[in-house]
Amino acid sequence: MQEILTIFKALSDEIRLRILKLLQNGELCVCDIFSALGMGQPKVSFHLAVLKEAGLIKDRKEGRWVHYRISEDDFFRRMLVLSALERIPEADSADDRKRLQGFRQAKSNSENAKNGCCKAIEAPAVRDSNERLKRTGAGKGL
Amino acid sequence: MQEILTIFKALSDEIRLRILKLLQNGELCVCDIFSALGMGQPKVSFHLAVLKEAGLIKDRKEGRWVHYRISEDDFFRRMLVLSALERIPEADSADDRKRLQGFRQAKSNSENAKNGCCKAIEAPAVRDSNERLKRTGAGKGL
DNA sequence: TTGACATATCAACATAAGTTGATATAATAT
DNA sequence: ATATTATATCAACTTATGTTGATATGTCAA
Repeated sequence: MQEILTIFKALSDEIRLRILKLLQNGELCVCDIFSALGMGQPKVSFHLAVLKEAGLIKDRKEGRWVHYRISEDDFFRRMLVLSALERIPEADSADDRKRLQGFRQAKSNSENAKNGCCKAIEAPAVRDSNERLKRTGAGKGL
Repeated sequence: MQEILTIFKALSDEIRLRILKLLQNGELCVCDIFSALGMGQPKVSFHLAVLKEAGLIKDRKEGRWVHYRISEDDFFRRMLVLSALERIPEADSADDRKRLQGFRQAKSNSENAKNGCCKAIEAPAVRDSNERLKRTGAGKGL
Protein backbone atom coordinates (compact mmCIF):
# COMPACT_ATOMS: atom_id res chain seq x y z
CA MET A 1 0.00 0.00 0.00
CA GLN A 2 3.08 2.18 0.42
CA GLU A 3 3.24 2.83 -3.29
CA ILE A 4 -0.24 4.25 -3.68
CA LEU A 5 0.22 6.30 -0.53
CA THR A 6 3.42 7.82 -1.88
CA ILE A 7 1.61 8.76 -5.06
CA PHE A 8 -1.32 10.43 -3.28
CA LYS A 9 0.98 12.23 -0.86
CA ALA A 10 2.97 13.59 -3.75
CA LEU A 11 -0.23 14.92 -5.26
CA SER A 12 -1.40 16.47 -1.98
CA ASP A 13 0.46 19.72 -2.25
CA GLU A 14 -0.36 22.90 -4.09
CA ILE A 15 3.20 23.63 -5.16
CA ARG A 16 3.63 20.17 -6.59
CA LEU A 17 0.41 20.41 -8.57
CA ARG A 18 1.56 23.76 -9.91
CA ILE A 19 4.83 22.16 -10.98
CA LEU A 20 3.00 19.37 -12.77
CA LYS A 21 0.79 21.94 -14.43
CA LEU A 22 3.86 23.74 -15.74
CA LEU A 23 5.28 20.47 -17.02
CA GLN A 24 2.11 19.72 -18.95
CA ASN A 25 3.46 21.65 -21.93
CA GLY A 26 6.71 19.75 -22.05
CA GLU A 27 9.88 19.45 -20.07
CA LEU A 28 11.42 22.34 -18.20
CA CYS A 29 14.74 22.87 -16.53
CA VAL A 30 14.88 23.54 -12.80
CA CYS A 31 15.65 27.22 -13.25
CA ASP A 32 12.55 27.61 -15.43
CA ILE A 33 10.46 25.98 -12.75
CA PHE A 34 11.54 27.95 -9.75
CA SER A 35 11.46 31.16 -11.75
CA ALA A 36 7.93 30.40 -12.87
CA LEU A 37 6.86 29.64 -9.32
CA GLY A 38 8.70 32.65 -7.91
CA MET A 39 10.26 30.51 -5.20
CA GLY A 40 13.68 29.57 -3.90
CA GLN A 41 15.59 26.82 -5.63
CA PRO A 42 16.05 24.44 -2.66
CA LYS A 43 12.35 24.53 -2.00
CA VAL A 44 11.54 23.61 -5.57
CA SER A 45 14.21 20.92 -5.65
CA PHE A 46 12.58 19.40 -2.58
CA HIS A 47 9.21 19.20 -4.27
CA LEU A 48 10.73 17.85 -7.48
CA ALA A 49 12.34 15.11 -5.42
CA VAL A 50 8.97 14.19 -3.91
CA LEU A 51 7.34 14.01 -7.32
CA LYS A 52 10.21 11.97 -8.69
CA GLU A 53 10.17 9.59 -5.73
CA ALA A 54 6.49 8.95 -6.45
CA GLY A 55 7.29 8.16 -10.07
CA LEU A 56 5.26 11.07 -11.37
CA ILE A 57 8.12 12.86 -13.11
CA LYS A 58 11.49 11.94 -14.56
CA ASP A 59 14.66 13.93 -14.94
CA ARG A 60 17.15 14.23 -17.74
CA LYS A 61 20.58 15.62 -17.01
CA GLU A 62 22.18 17.68 -19.69
CA GLY A 63 25.48 19.16 -18.67
CA ARG A 64 24.90 21.13 -15.52
CA TRP A 65 21.20 21.45 -16.11
CA VAL A 66 18.45 19.07 -15.16
CA HIS A 67 15.25 18.93 -17.12
CA TYR A 68 12.09 17.47 -15.66
CA ARG A 69 9.08 16.05 -17.44
CA ILE A 70 5.94 14.18 -16.54
CA SER A 71 6.71 10.49 -16.57
CA GLU A 72 5.01 8.57 -19.31
CA ASP A 73 5.75 5.04 -18.35
CA ASP A 74 2.95 4.23 -15.96
CA PHE A 75 -0.60 4.46 -17.19
CA PHE A 76 -2.20 4.80 -13.77
CA ARG A 77 0.07 7.64 -12.68
CA ARG A 78 -0.42 9.45 -15.96
CA MET A 79 -4.17 9.08 -15.67
CA LEU A 80 -4.10 10.44 -12.15
CA VAL A 81 -1.94 13.39 -13.05
CA LEU A 82 -3.95 14.33 -16.11
CA SER A 83 -7.29 14.08 -14.37
CA ALA A 84 -5.99 16.05 -11.42
CA LEU A 85 -4.50 18.84 -13.52
CA GLU A 86 -7.71 19.13 -15.45
CA ARG A 87 -9.43 20.05 -12.21
CA ILE A 88 -7.12 22.90 -11.36
CA PRO A 89 -8.82 26.22 -12.07
CA GLU A 90 -7.16 28.33 -14.72
CA ALA A 91 -6.56 31.14 -12.23
CA ASP A 92 -4.39 28.98 -10.01
CA SER A 93 -1.72 28.50 -12.64
CA ALA A 94 -2.01 31.68 -14.71
CA ASP A 95 0.63 33.61 -12.79
CA ASP A 96 3.11 30.76 -13.04
CA ARG A 97 2.74 30.60 -16.78
CA LYS A 98 3.11 34.34 -17.04
CA ARG A 99 6.31 34.33 -15.00
CA LEU A 100 7.63 31.44 -17.07
CA GLN A 101 7.06 33.38 -20.25
CA GLY A 102 8.78 36.43 -18.80
CA PHE A 103 11.75 34.37 -17.74
CA ARG A 104 12.02 32.73 -21.12
CA GLN A 105 11.81 36.12 -22.80
CA ALA A 106 14.61 37.51 -20.63
CA LYS A 107 16.71 34.46 -21.37
CA SER A 108 16.46 34.75 -25.11
CA ASN A 109 16.93 38.52 -25.07
CA SER A 110 20.14 38.52 -23.08
CA GLU A 111 22.05 35.91 -25.08
CA ASN A 112 24.06 33.70 -22.71
CA ALA A 113 23.76 36.40 -20.08
CA LYS A 114 23.30 37.22 -16.41
CA ASN A 115 19.85 35.92 -15.54
CA GLY A 116 19.64 32.94 -17.86
CA CYS A 117 20.54 29.52 -16.55
CA CYS A 118 20.06 26.98 -19.27
CA LYS A 119 20.31 28.37 -22.76
CA ALA A 120 16.96 29.65 -23.98
CA ILE A 121 17.31 27.52 -27.07
CA GLU A 122 17.15 24.30 -25.11
CA ALA A 123 14.03 24.79 -23.14
CA PRO A 124 11.41 25.92 -25.65
CA ALA A 125 11.21 22.37 -26.84
CA VAL A 126 7.65 23.03 -25.77
CA ARG A 127 6.28 20.00 -27.49
CA ASP A 128 2.66 20.07 -26.41
CA SER A 129 1.86 16.53 -25.38
CA ASN A 130 -1.87 17.27 -25.39
CA GLU A 131 -1.96 18.49 -28.94
CA ARG A 132 -4.20 15.77 -30.24
CA LEU A 133 -6.62 15.95 -27.35
CA LYS A 134 -7.00 19.67 -27.91
CA ARG A 135 -7.59 19.28 -31.62
CA THR A 136 -10.24 16.60 -31.29
CA GLY A 137 -11.89 18.08 -28.25
CA ALA A 138 -11.76 14.70 -26.58
CA GLY A 139 -10.79 14.65 -22.96
CA LYS A 140 -12.85 17.66 -22.00
CA GLY A 141 -13.99 16.53 -18.61
CA LEU A 142 -13.73 13.03 -17.26
CA MET B 1 -7.46 23.88 -6.49
CA GLN B 2 -8.44 23.42 -2.87
CA GLU B 3 -10.98 20.76 -3.76
CA ILE B 4 -8.60 18.42 -5.53
CA LEU B 5 -6.03 18.93 -2.77
CA THR B 6 -8.57 17.97 -0.13
CA ILE B 7 -9.36 14.82 -2.04
CA PHE B 8 -5.74 13.75 -2.45
CA LYS B 9 -4.95 14.57 1.16
CA ALA B 10 -7.84 12.44 2.30
CA LEU B 11 -6.45 9.57 0.25
CA SER B 12 -2.91 10.02 1.58
CA ASP B 13 -3.29 8.03 4.74
CA GLU B 14 -3.09 4.32 5.36
CA ILE B 15 -5.87 4.22 7.92
CA ARG B 16 -8.23 6.07 5.61
CA LEU B 17 -7.50 3.73 2.73
CA ARG B 18 -8.15 0.79 5.04
CA ILE B 19 -11.48 2.34 5.99
CA LEU B 20 -12.44 2.77 2.34
CA LYS B 21 -11.41 -0.81 1.68
CA LEU B 22 -13.75 -1.97 4.43
CA LEU B 23 -16.55 0.11 2.99
CA GLN B 24 -16.13 -1.45 -0.43
CA ASN B 25 -18.50 -4.24 0.56
CA GLY B 26 -21.26 -1.92 1.67
CA GLU B 27 -21.96 0.44 4.49
CA LEU B 28 -20.71 -0.11 8.01
CA CYS B 29 -21.49 1.50 11.33
CA VAL B 30 -18.73 3.27 13.22
CA CYS B 31 -18.41 0.49 15.78
CA ASP B 32 -17.85 -2.03 12.99
CA ILE B 33 -15.14 0.15 11.55
CA PHE B 34 -13.09 0.79 14.64
CA SER B 35 -13.48 -2.80 15.73
CA ALA B 36 -12.26 -3.98 12.36
CA LEU B 37 -9.30 -1.62 12.50
CA GLY B 38 -8.55 -2.44 16.13
CA MET B 39 -8.30 1.25 16.99
CA GLY B 40 -9.84 3.76 19.35
CA GLN B 41 -13.13 5.35 18.41
CA PRO B 42 -12.06 9.03 18.44
CA LYS B 43 -9.20 8.23 16.13
CA VAL B 44 -11.49 6.54 13.65
CA SER B 45 -14.08 9.30 13.90
CA PHE B 46 -11.35 11.77 13.02
CA HIS B 47 -10.45 9.87 9.88
CA LEU B 48 -14.09 9.41 8.92
CA ALA B 49 -14.51 13.16 9.19
CA VAL B 50 -11.58 13.74 6.84
CA LEU B 51 -13.00 11.32 4.28
CA LYS B 52 -16.42 12.89 4.58
CA GLU B 53 -15.04 16.41 4.25
CA ALA B 54 -13.41 15.33 0.99
CA GLY B 55 -16.72 14.01 -0.30
CA LEU B 56 -15.45 10.44 -0.47
CA ILE B 57 -17.93 8.95 1.96
CA LYS B 58 -21.40 9.78 3.24
CA ASP B 59 -23.06 9.05 6.52
CA ARG B 60 -26.52 7.90 7.41
CA LYS B 61 -27.77 8.37 10.93
CA GLU B 62 -30.04 5.70 12.30
CA GLY B 63 -30.94 6.20 15.90
CA ARG B 64 -27.78 6.45 17.89
CA TRP B 65 -25.74 4.75 15.20
CA VAL B 66 -24.06 6.26 12.20
CA HIS B 67 -23.45 4.22 9.09
CA TYR B 68 -20.86 5.22 6.54
CA ARG B 69 -20.64 4.30 2.90
CA ILE B 70 -18.57 5.26 -0.10
CA SER B 71 -20.22 8.22 -1.76
CA GLU B 72 -21.66 7.50 -5.15
CA ASP B 73 -22.55 10.93 -6.37
CA ASP B 74 -19.33 12.09 -7.93
CA PHE B 75 -17.85 10.11 -10.77
CA PHE B 76 -14.33 11.40 -10.40
CA ARG B 77 -14.13 10.62 -6.70
CA ARG B 78 -15.58 7.17 -7.21
CA MET B 79 -13.10 6.48 -9.97
CA LEU B 80 -10.24 7.60 -7.77
CA VAL B 81 -11.34 5.53 -4.83
CA LEU B 82 -11.93 2.39 -6.85
CA SER B 83 -8.66 2.59 -8.70
CA ALA B 84 -6.79 3.29 -5.48
CA LEU B 85 -8.36 0.43 -3.57
CA GLU B 86 -7.59 -1.93 -6.40
CA ARG B 87 -3.93 -1.19 -5.84
CA ILE B 88 -3.94 -2.10 -2.18
CA PRO B 89 -2.32 -5.50 -1.69
CA GLU B 90 -4.60 -8.16 -0.27
CA ALA B 91 -2.34 -8.57 2.78
CA ASP B 92 -2.82 -4.96 3.87
CA SER B 93 -6.53 -5.37 4.49
CA ALA B 94 -6.83 -9.04 5.40
CA ASP B 95 -6.55 -8.51 9.15
CA ASP B 96 -9.18 -5.80 9.10
CA ARG B 97 -11.63 -8.04 7.32
CA LYS B 98 -10.90 -10.86 9.72
CA ARG B 99 -11.52 -8.65 12.74
CA LEU B 100 -14.70 -7.34 11.16
CA GLN B 101 -15.99 -10.86 10.72
CA GLY B 102 -15.12 -11.73 14.30
CA PHE B 103 -16.90 -8.66 15.59
CA ARG B 104 -19.97 -9.40 13.51
CA GLN B 105 -19.98 -12.97 14.73
CA ALA B 106 -19.78 -11.86 18.35
CA LYS B 107 -22.61 -9.41 17.77
CA SER B 108 -24.98 -11.96 16.33
CA ASN B 109 -24.06 -14.59 18.91
CA SER B 110 -24.69 -12.43 21.95
CA GLU B 111 -28.15 -11.17 20.98
CA ASN B 112 -28.46 -7.52 21.99
CA ALA B 113 -25.58 -8.02 24.41
CA LYS B 114 -22.44 -6.53 25.95
CA ASN B 115 -20.04 -6.05 23.08
CA GLY B 116 -22.46 -5.30 20.31
CA CYS B 117 -23.18 -1.71 19.40
CA CYS B 118 -25.57 -1.60 16.50
CA LYS B 119 -27.74 -4.66 16.14
CA ALA B 120 -26.07 -7.36 14.07
CA ILE B 121 -29.14 -7.51 11.88
CA GLU B 122 -28.67 -3.98 10.63
CA ALA B 123 -25.12 -4.13 9.43
CA PRO B 124 -24.97 -7.22 7.22
CA ALA B 125 -26.76 -5.28 4.56
CA VAL B 126 -23.53 -6.24 2.82
CA ARG B 127 -24.81 -5.44 -0.60
CA ASP B 128 -21.71 -5.96 -2.70
CA SER B 129 -21.54 -2.96 -4.97
CA ASN B 130 -18.93 -4.64 -7.16
CA GLU B 131 -21.00 -7.71 -7.86
CA ARG B 132 -21.31 -7.16 -11.57
CA LEU B 133 -17.66 -6.30 -12.07
CA LYS B 134 -16.67 -9.49 -10.30
CA ARG B 135 -19.04 -11.62 -12.38
CA THR B 136 -17.91 -10.25 -15.71
CA GLY B 137 -14.26 -10.03 -14.81
CA ALA B 138 -14.20 -6.48 -16.10
CA GLY B 139 -12.28 -3.99 -14.05
CA LYS B 140 -9.37 -6.29 -13.37
CA GLY B 141 -6.60 -3.75 -13.59
CA LEU B 142 -6.90 -0.28 -14.99
C1' DT C 1 -36.52 11.57 34.31
C1' DT C 2 -32.28 8.81 34.75
C1' DG C 3 -28.79 5.85 33.01
C1' DA C 4 -26.43 3.65 29.40
C1' DC C 5 -24.69 3.89 24.93
C1' DA C 6 -22.74 5.53 20.18
C1' DT C 7 -20.47 9.00 18.18
C1' DA C 8 -18.32 13.59 17.80
C1' DT C 9 -15.41 17.05 19.41
C1' DC C 10 -11.73 19.04 22.11
C1' DA C 11 -7.24 20.31 24.05
C1' DA C 12 -2.74 18.69 24.83
C1' DC C 13 0.60 16.23 22.88
C1' DA C 14 3.40 13.55 19.24
C1' DT C 15 4.83 12.99 14.68
C1' DA C 16 5.37 14.15 9.92
C1' DA C 17 5.98 17.37 6.22
C1' DG C 18 7.55 21.74 4.33
C1' DT C 19 10.78 25.85 4.53
C1' DT C 20 15.15 28.34 4.79
C1' DG C 21 19.87 29.72 4.62
C1' DA C 22 24.15 27.38 4.26
C1' DT C 23 26.93 24.15 2.05
C1' DA C 24 28.09 20.11 -0.94
C1' DT C 25 28.46 18.23 -5.59
C1' DA C 26 29.27 18.24 -10.17
C1' DA C 27 29.74 20.28 -14.64
C1' DT C 28 31.53 24.08 -17.39
C1' DA C 29 34.23 28.04 -18.58
C1' DT C 30 38.42 30.70 -17.92
C1' DA D 1 43.92 24.50 -11.58
C1' DT D 2 40.38 28.07 -10.31
C1' DA D 3 36.09 30.35 -10.66
C1' DT D 4 31.42 30.10 -11.89
C1' DT D 5 27.08 28.09 -12.43
C1' DA D 6 23.11 24.73 -11.65
C1' DT D 7 21.21 21.68 -8.70
C1' DA D 8 20.99 18.76 -4.58
C1' DT D 9 21.32 18.04 0.20
C1' DC D 10 21.43 19.29 5.02
C1' DA D 11 20.32 20.89 9.72
C1' DA D 12 17.50 23.91 12.22
C1' DC D 13 13.20 25.59 12.28
C1' DT D 14 8.07 26.23 11.28
C1' DT D 15 3.76 24.50 10.18
C1' DA D 16 0.41 20.89 9.35
C1' DT D 17 -1.43 16.45 10.50
C1' DG D 18 -2.53 12.66 13.46
C1' DT D 19 -3.21 10.68 18.30
C1' DT D 20 -5.03 10.31 22.98
C1' DG D 21 -7.75 10.62 27.09
C1' DA D 22 -11.49 13.41 28.58
C1' DT D 23 -15.85 15.30 27.72
C1' DA D 24 -19.94 16.91 25.07
C1' DT D 25 -24.02 15.65 22.31
C1' DG D 26 -27.73 13.19 21.15
C1' DT D 27 -30.51 8.85 21.26
C1' DC D 28 -32.59 5.00 23.29
C1' DA D 29 -34.22 2.11 27.24
C1' DA D 30 -35.84 1.65 31.86
